[in-house]
Amino acid sequence: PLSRKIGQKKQRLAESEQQQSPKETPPSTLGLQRSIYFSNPEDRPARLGPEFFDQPAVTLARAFLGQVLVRRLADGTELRGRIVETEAYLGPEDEAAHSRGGRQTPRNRGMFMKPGTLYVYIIYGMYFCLNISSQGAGACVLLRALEPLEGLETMRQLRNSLRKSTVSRSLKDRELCSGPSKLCQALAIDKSFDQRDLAQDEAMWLEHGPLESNSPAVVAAARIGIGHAGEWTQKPLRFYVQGSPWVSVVDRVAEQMLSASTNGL
DNA sequence: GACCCGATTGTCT
DNA sequence: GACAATCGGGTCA
Repeated sequence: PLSRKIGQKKQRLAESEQQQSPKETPPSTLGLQRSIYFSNPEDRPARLGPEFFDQPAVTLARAFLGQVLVRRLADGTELRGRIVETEAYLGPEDEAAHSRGGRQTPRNRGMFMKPGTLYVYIIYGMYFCLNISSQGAGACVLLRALEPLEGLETMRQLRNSLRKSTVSRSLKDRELCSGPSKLCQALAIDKSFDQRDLAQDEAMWLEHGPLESNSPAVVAAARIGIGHAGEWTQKPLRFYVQGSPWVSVVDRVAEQMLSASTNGL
């Protein structure tokens, strides 16, 4: 049974590699590439370039909200999701960051690379989390939730195939991308994306969201899952679109504070 | 090496 | 709301 299990695992790994290897991406024509790299109002939205990522972690975490993450699979399928929830990790001084105290290891190297560099790490031995390096050494932004826009059935398949439950009930739309590791499953993002450049990569990029989703009301709340980081545990470094049903965890108290401040109380 | 823990998720109560 | 799953990587010897 064990060897069979390993065999299945290897097969899954091979499948995901085949699906995600950059080499497998059909050599795009110059025209296609140009339309990705250069703005074309008639065609597709502009891809966000290196300058976008070159801002401090908190600013970038807020700026991500409303933008659209695009994942292009090996077969050309494009998956799209609007970013609705992020967390900022500030670098050496941030006790909750992997870069706390200036720790730099092979794993977290992406955090110290230029803004826009991806930092993908494995959590709990079975899940991935996707971060984007920001301005500031060791600072980055964690993507926590997306509103799925395009390719929902593919996302559902990717999420289902990675779950072990034999009774794989169909997942609701809200369950596709409402968590840092869920969105990695739904967009087929794994360790192979670590240290790649979101401003340059052919398999994944960021597009400017529509104007209406450009400056949503934003809730600032405590970050999730960082138990023992002292004062840093409570700092409002998690940001999400107020009222969005696609967010992973809603913080009622933080929202009350937001509405109180908007009402001038 | 040995040991411990985790920026999570799904399932069960 | 509690808890198991599962293993890479950090830390220390």
